Amino acid sequence: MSEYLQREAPSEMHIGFLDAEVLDPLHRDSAPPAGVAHKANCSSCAMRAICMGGNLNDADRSRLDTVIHNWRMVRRGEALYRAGDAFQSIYALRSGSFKTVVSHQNGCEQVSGFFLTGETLGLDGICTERHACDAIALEDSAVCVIPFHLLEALCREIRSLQQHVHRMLSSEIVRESGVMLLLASLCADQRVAAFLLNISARQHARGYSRSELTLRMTREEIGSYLGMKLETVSRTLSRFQRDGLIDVKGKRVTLLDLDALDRI
Amino acid sequence: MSEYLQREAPSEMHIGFLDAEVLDPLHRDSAPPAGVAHKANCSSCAMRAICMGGNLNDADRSRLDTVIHNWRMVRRGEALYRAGDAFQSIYALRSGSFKTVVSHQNGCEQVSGFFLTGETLGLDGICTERHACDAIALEDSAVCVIPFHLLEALCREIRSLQQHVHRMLSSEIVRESGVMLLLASLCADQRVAAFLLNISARQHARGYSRSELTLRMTREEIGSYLGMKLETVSRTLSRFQRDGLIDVKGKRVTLLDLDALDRI
DNA sequence: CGCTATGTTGAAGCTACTCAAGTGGCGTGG
DNA sequence: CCACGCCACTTGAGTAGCTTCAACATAGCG
Repeated sequence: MSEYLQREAPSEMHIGFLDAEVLDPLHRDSAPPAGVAHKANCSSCAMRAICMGGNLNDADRSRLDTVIHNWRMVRRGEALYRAGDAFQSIYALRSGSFKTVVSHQNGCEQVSGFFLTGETLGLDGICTERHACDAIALEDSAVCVIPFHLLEALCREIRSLQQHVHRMLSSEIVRESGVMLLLASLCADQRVAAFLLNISARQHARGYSRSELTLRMTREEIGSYLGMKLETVSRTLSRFQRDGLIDVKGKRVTLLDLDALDRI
Repeated sequence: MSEYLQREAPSEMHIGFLDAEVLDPLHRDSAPPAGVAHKANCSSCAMRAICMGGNLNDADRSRLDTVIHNWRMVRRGEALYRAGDAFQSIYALRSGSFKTVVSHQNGCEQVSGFFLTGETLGLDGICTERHACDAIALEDSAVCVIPFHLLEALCREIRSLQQHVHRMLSSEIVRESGVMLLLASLCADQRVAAFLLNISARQHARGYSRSELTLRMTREEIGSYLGMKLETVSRTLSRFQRDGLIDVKGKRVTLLDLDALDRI
């Protein structure tokens, strides 16, 4: 199951983090919607090994600092960007989590992705210079702002950075085709199992627990993402619990039998 | 409906075509699986305006010629590449059509995309240096071979080419999220209508008829792509015909009422 | 502490699937 | 040229699984 929703390991995916110690999520200057800028610095960032995959040398990394020098707070429920907004930057998620929502004129909406700490948002905007979806914070979050035209310029000079950006784009394509496979050919049980294992794997890759999940999104959002109704998500989780596969306490889910989930 | 499966206009998507007059699909040198190389030349290609969106000047276009100098025939049913193959090149589809198939260890397979003349294949391979899916020709087809590391090198020198590649990657991301939306939230009727309108729009963008479609893929392949069974595809097409929306004669489908299809 | 959100569970209904039979088109070989 | 077989496609009947509708429980927040 797990492979369906795979996202690349963080080393492949992410660019430009702040140092964890530097971050203050409750920073009183942060006025979320307007997105007040804060100073960022990749060279001193504790996450830099994960973020750039150790590809860059010190000289190149300090050049990256000239590009990624701001970060933004986004409060729970607020949008980092909305569909139709002019595309300027991509965003590295420093802390928190987001959902992306694709909308349709007739009012129907679908959650097209969940983004956890260390992942990159906004790649959808490159092709048309406008964002194609809304990105909404699931909790108070912080993102590094990466102005894309500056990143492009740097990519023309630093080959390993160029490769990193290409891989990041390509892995988003591969991730989405995994979701397509899931939506087109798995039943409800398999979708939910795949979802849980995927969140687990992504957390684990960042050093968090493999089995203790805190699902920041609602059942309805999970259902939207997985192409099913919230009642079905809820029923499926209950059944998994009855079968001893997981333990559910509202948004806190413990995976008790990873192998069995994978075999569903 | 149509927007769900949208692909970017050709000017956004494609790189490096041969001149139509130069192409000989029955060229006797072509030994498909091995992929015997033929000479390609973008500068003299009739499609170059569409392919590069007129972005490049003559000097830059002849530099592109040094990168894209081969093309390959692929016979119906044969693979351009397979999942797991080492990634070397991306491919501009000069003539013909392909499906891409994502596979899973337990034997389940899903069609993840259809590619028509003028579209680009192989972007999934960048992130892992291995292709993530099989690309199978739906008819005898010809592709321009674009060695990716050479394209990357050229992108570091030609800004407009770099932008083009980034947009191409991003629009594949946006296309896939459209399919996700379709799979997660549309009923069978809407999926089939969206599929027909999408093929129509892509043909039309290349100067072909908007209403006369020749579906090179089987009902089973359509069903796999749309997340439904072949019988349901067939039934839906039959009902559309009964309702006067389309005319079906096996693989030849005529769209009689585009607006009504869009309103489904 | 009460209100609203979110989540759980049950029963009925409908969509799309499964299984099965039959049709039509195309290429091969007599 | 026609008969044959193969494959793709069509159509029907019965069914499984998910959705819908509804009632109720719980948690989070002011």
